[in-house]
Amino acid sequence: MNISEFAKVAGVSKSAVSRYFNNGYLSEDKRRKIEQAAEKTGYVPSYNARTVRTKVTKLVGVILPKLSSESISRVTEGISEVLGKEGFELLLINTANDYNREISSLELLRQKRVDGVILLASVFTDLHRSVLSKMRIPVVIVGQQFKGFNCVCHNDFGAAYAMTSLMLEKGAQHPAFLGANPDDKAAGQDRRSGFEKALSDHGITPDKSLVEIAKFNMDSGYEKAKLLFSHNPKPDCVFCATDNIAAGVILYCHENGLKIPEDVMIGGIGDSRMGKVLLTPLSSVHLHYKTAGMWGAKMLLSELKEQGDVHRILQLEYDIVERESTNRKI
Amino acid sequence: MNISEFAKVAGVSKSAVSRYFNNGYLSEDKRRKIEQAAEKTGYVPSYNARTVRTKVTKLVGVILPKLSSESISRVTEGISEVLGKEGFELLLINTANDYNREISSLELLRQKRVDGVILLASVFTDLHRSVLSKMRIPVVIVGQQFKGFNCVCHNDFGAAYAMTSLMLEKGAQHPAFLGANPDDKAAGQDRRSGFEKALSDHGITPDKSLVEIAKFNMDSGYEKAKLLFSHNPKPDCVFCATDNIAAGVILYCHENGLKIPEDVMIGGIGDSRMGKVLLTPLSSVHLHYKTAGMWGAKMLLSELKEQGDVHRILQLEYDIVERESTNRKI
DNA sequence: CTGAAAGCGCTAACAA
DNA sequence: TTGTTAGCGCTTTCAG
Repeated sequence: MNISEFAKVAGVSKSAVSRYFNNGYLSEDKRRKIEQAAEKTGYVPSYNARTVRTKVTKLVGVILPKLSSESISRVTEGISEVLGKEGFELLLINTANDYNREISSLELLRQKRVDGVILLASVFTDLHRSVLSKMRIPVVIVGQQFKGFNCVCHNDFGAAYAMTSLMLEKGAQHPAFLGANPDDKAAGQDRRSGFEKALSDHGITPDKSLVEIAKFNMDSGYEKAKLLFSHNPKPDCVFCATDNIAAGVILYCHENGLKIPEDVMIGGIGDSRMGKVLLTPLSSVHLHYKTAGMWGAKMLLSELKEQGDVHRILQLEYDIVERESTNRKI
Repeated sequence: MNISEFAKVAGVSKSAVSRYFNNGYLSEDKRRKIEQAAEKTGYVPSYNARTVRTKVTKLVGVILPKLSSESISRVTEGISEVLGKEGFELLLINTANDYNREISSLELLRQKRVDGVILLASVFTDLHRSVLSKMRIPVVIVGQQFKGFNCVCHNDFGAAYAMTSLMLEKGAQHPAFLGANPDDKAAGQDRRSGFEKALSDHGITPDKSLVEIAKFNMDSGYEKAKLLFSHNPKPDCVFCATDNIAAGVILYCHENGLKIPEDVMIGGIGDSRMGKVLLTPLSSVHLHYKTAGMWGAKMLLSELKEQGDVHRILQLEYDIVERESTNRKI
């Protein structure tokens, strides 16, 4: 049923119907008539037709690398909270860690499907730059810092530096690094740089054989732990780029008789909820994910109001959370 | 820029442009012209305008109760895999466990925004029934069984029965139940019924004071565990409606000197990834979430082809996963 | 307050 | 193969 048919059923004009659904001038009489007809027929105006006319979608696209991540859901929560208040809906797109889908999703959203985009970014390629600069709608990037775009990010370097330093100051001599994809600037590079800076600041030469790169999950952390601990001398602390990776390391240690924190200390990043119920409760670094989402949304709103040509970068700080896995007496 | 302006720039007719973007008949010459112009101007046809004409969105709405859940992301993965192959995009809507938002999201999708809807359902109210039956697009419900609608669900009763029986057969005498929202038929009621049936089949009279209802998270499980263990005699096994709740109970036990499984056995449902790295690795029941998503998608596709008037219900089975938390010698 | 009419950007006959 | 043209369902002037 379309507006004309519905108007006939209700016994009013098309215009009256349109006004009813858009809070325009309308007599009580017609309002009632339309209300009843809508109740009976279940008529709802077509979103697409409306959008063609008004050019307003009241939709914001949010591109996510995955769903089951606590950090991502916290960011999204923040976005939703801010944008919801302004009457926006979210169009969530899950790329399942496939960077090509990130590009194609951006292409998708370019077709005026949404008023703006928030990209929970992972890696940044030339293709990203090219597509991002072609977008004619405002874009905000959360979780990474891409030169030339509006970003909200975390202090990944500082977080890694702090966690590593904590373990070094408790006496670790052979620190290992279990990192993430180096194409991922925030979680891959910055966290590694933070680790390395902490080592050099504490007068320790990095041992290249105590460095492994894992995928963003527990099983991968477990596998890489095997490699790390087959080394001689064994590492006496492992800094993991994420809590999930750390969970895998903890499992490995328990299965192989390595005592935490006596034989080896473990540190993660992200302060995920499971940290405190792990085989050994995990020391980690809390990043303010929800706040990042909220700021990302606020940034987008301001761009939506008037698209500025000055790009802003907002970096959020972190908090150390110490638990059993680094609880070694000095 | 719209199609007319763009056609002028490219030096061709509107129709040629339309054909270019829809793989219609077109000479190589024009194809090249348009390609170049598109490259230069960044023109992309408007999705909404197209949809008004074609009435096809190639979008499926997926309504989720929350994002950070492993089970939900697995279901979504299954949906995405099947629907992606058919060229559909997913419009994910996160209701954040707010049942009102579930209703309003359905209303939203009624405006012809999508071709069909998959609802990862929670509770079922009269309002749900009313809105769901007003939808003019196909709907499939995953995770619950709502009479009169197409559903894919799990054998929640059987899973709870099996897990409880396992613990009873290992000698538990005072089984406690830590359940979920009873308005949630699958996770709330069915799992409780399964627990109770197992008790009666093993000749045990349920002790009402050994029953608590938690929220779907660890912290709530922890809080409720306090109540359960303040009882006398203490429960010697706790069946938890979800793994997250069970994780909270495990934490409580560790903090309060209760040995698992010697003093108390713990069982969960869902087989979440963290189960094996918990303070005590958790016995659980694997439910086939991804498969459920795939079947939900297939059901929707068949409805999209021709809307049948016979509703189908598909129930998936489960697998027991035994770990340390119930590893008591008989 | 109301209705007629123009037109949003696009697609799909249709006739060439 | 092409371009012209008539809508898709809606909103929004504009003149009453």
